[in-house]
Amino acid sequence: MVTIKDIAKIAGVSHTTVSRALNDSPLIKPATKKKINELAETLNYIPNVNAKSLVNQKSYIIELFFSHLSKGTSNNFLGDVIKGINDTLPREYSLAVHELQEVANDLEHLNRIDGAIVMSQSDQDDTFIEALAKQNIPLVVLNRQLDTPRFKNVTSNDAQGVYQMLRHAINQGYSKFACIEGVPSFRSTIERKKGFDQALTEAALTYPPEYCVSGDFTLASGKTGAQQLLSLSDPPEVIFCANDDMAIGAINYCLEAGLRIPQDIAIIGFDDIPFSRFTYPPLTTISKPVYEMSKRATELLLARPGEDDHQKQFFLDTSLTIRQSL
Amino acid sequence: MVTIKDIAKIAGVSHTTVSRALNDSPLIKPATKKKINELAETLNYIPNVNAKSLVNQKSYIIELFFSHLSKGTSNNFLGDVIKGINDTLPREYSLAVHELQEVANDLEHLNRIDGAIVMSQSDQDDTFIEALAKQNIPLVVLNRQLDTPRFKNVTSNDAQGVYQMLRHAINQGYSKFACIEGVPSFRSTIERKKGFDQALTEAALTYPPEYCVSGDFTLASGKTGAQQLLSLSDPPEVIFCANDDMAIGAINYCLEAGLRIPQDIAIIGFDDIPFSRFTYPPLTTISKPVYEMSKRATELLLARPGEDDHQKQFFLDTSLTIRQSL
DNA sequence: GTGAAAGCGCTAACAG
DNA sequence: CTGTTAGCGCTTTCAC
Repeated sequence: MVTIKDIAKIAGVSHTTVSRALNDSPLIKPATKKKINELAETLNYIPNVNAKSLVNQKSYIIELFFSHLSKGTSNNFLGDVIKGINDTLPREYSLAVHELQEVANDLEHLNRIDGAIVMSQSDQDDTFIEALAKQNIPLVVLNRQLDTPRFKNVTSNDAQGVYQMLRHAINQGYSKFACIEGVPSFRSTIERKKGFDQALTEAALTYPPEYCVSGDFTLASGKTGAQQLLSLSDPPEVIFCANDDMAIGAINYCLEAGLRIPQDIAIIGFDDIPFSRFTYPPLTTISKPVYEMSKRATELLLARPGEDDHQKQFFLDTSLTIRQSL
Repeated sequence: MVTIKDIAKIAGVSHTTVSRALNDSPLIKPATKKKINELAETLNYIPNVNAKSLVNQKSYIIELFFSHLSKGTSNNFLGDVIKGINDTLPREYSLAVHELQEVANDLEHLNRIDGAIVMSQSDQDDTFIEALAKQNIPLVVLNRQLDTPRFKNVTSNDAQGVYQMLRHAINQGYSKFACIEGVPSFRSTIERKKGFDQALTEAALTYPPEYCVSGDFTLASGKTGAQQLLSLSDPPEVIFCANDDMAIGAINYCLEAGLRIPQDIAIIGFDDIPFSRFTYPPLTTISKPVYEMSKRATELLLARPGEDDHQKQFFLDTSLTIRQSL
């Protein structure tokens, strides 16, 4: 293992100078800097992160917390999130991962990390987030929109996505829209419904109260919801499901009932989980920019405090993914 | 931040004694040990991993490498793998994650890690694995069976799983079995086919050569494969697909063609990806014990060298997940 | 501009 | 059994 002292000896300078040169300190003459950097290169010097950590009081570890790691189809984005973060993180950093629930009662042992990104699905995670904050760990909350943004927060602009999708559908000539909502207390439920209503209102379209059934973001609830909607005496032409899981449930119901999609009934999802391209027929849905959101979250986490502190909350635009279910 | 020196001062001993006591050294009198441990407890002492790292030349980081992080449905298991590893790792360890491809050309910068688990999908990862080994990083290869086990390796017993599933199907009264194979060069392709053939041979069942078509583990190839098989003048009753992705492709073809599953044609998959319970109809498949495999891999990685070195390769049994496609 | 010396929190000889 | 001392590789005063 080659250390700065080795380099110092060969270069005929002190190890202090080497340290400064490698850290691009303004104190060092460009010439020495150049020489030392080249030397480090040829000697194949790699800084010892452990030593840096000790003296700098930084671990160079940031941690991603994920909720409900092993349930349902909900952690489909884990891969994209990890990629987004790693692509943004400087190379000396490591990205550690933990299931949120796993560490919720054992926060002390997280004292090691420099920062945290919490991929949150529901407001049940708030206790955990508060606890992290109390430990003075810099954090950003990803994926879920915070009502009162006391923490840095990046999510997608859900209302905008649904609005655009509905406009698209209206342009196709559809006019009878129903929806299966998510868990009532969730902010995402509200936002998505907002986009839905706005598009319809703008197009001077209305819908009867029974066209709006409430689900809970699970596949099963999508199935039940579709069944309810489609056994109405005057059924809708389009069902907007507040997430892909429910859309898949709805599709399954239609398949069972022998209904053709989109001829008999069109289905729209939200999220664009990796699987949604493989449903039958492939699901038309609204894509969340998970990768970009993760990048942004990482940038925010790394930003020196004070740099950007005025804005806490960031919304990234969703996009339409038109497949064949509408 | 409370350090061992703080504890030492209060306890009226040297910091060395504290260090030894906390590390449960046999050199320390039980009474002192007890006293110091209690003191540490009340003072809420948390060891500084960075300092330990420096002196012990260990980072207390182990890294999970994942291949093809963002493609297709293939990284469905990421969540379970992470959970399995974290549940096994002692608390002072952090689990870092990287996409394999991302770091393949920049191995130097992972000199930090204490060990690696490589979740490998194909033999294309071998170059990377070799490179890791050359850096003297302890590693275990997860998920893919190594032909020549030079490294620790944990996989599932694929042949056994397929064999059992076929026996099950035969007991149901089925007798005309076809299969869609995976990438020919892959070990898993061979193993799964082996179980298939063995079960049929034992039951004195045969199949014509055209009942065996080759896919490449993608959904598209499953679709094409099913189409081929089902346009035969004498089509099979059951199609075994070498993974769930292809099974889903096959299902999609059947849905398009208006075939009922399993009445007209039964489909069997392999893997039990999270989504397979949500296909229409829900997929009957062979489950890999991903969580247990990950735990075992972690144990293997942590085992002190020499402890268990005779056995390098571990096979964990798969299980049958009977749903409704057969 | 550069170097000498101290120290981050911990472990490990060595001495007693 | 316990304490003294040194040192892991690096950054950072403080001199020069």
